[in-house]
Amino acid sequence: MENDNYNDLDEETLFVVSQTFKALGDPTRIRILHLLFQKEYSVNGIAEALHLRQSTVSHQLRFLKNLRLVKYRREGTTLYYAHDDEHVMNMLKQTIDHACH
Amino acid sequence: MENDNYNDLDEETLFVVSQTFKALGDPTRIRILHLLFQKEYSVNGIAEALHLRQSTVSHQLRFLKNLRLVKYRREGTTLYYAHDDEHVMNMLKQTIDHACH
DNA sequence: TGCATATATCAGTATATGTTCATATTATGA
DNA sequence: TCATAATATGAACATATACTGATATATGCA
Repeated sequence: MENDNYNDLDEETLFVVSQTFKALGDPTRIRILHLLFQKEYSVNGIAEALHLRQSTVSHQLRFLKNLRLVKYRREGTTLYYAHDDEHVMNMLKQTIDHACH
Repeated sequence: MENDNYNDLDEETLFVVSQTFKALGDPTRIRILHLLFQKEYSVNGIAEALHLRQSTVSHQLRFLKNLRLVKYRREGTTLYYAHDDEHVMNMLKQTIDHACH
């Protein structure tokens, strides 16, 4: 469905857009995604790097996974998470740079 | 301060970035900003166009104003609001376009 | 098997958020 | 000064959100 900017936003678009930005609107999720700029991390790796509980990280990763902002690969019992949305990561990077001035 | 990694985000940056995205993470605020793509609107104008209460619009405009995402000019008793952050508006536009597929 | 490790999920709690009604403020013009 | 129109603010409420400890699940290996 095409959407020129002079019309009302349809409900589905509104939902997707708000969910995407909501994902970036939480400090914990920003820190997680910011970590993943560099390289993939295990759940415990993220927890240790950011001083967060394992369950906190796991919950937030599920949130990000549902929006397809991250993906993972398994290695034994360890899951390595990586970012999975270039557009969102670029927005995050730009906004961080923009805020550092 | 236990900031042992130069790649960690400092607290202020984290706050500004999360607030910015949080602003875009609510359907009502998205609709308001989307309206302001076209032209400036009065508070009542926004309320009528989007079928929202005057106080709802006013509250959300204050939120957006605090983040300097909108500005206003006065004409009599009427305040005309307009967008005031090109970077944020561009992100919003891109994400809307991205979600319309 | 049985056990250890890594991760996911559940349920409870505290806090944050968005909307609303009622009321206050501000500017204008008679 | 008063009345009116436009907007802002305050308080209450319901809902959403994030974090936590406890527990469940899944995998690998002896």
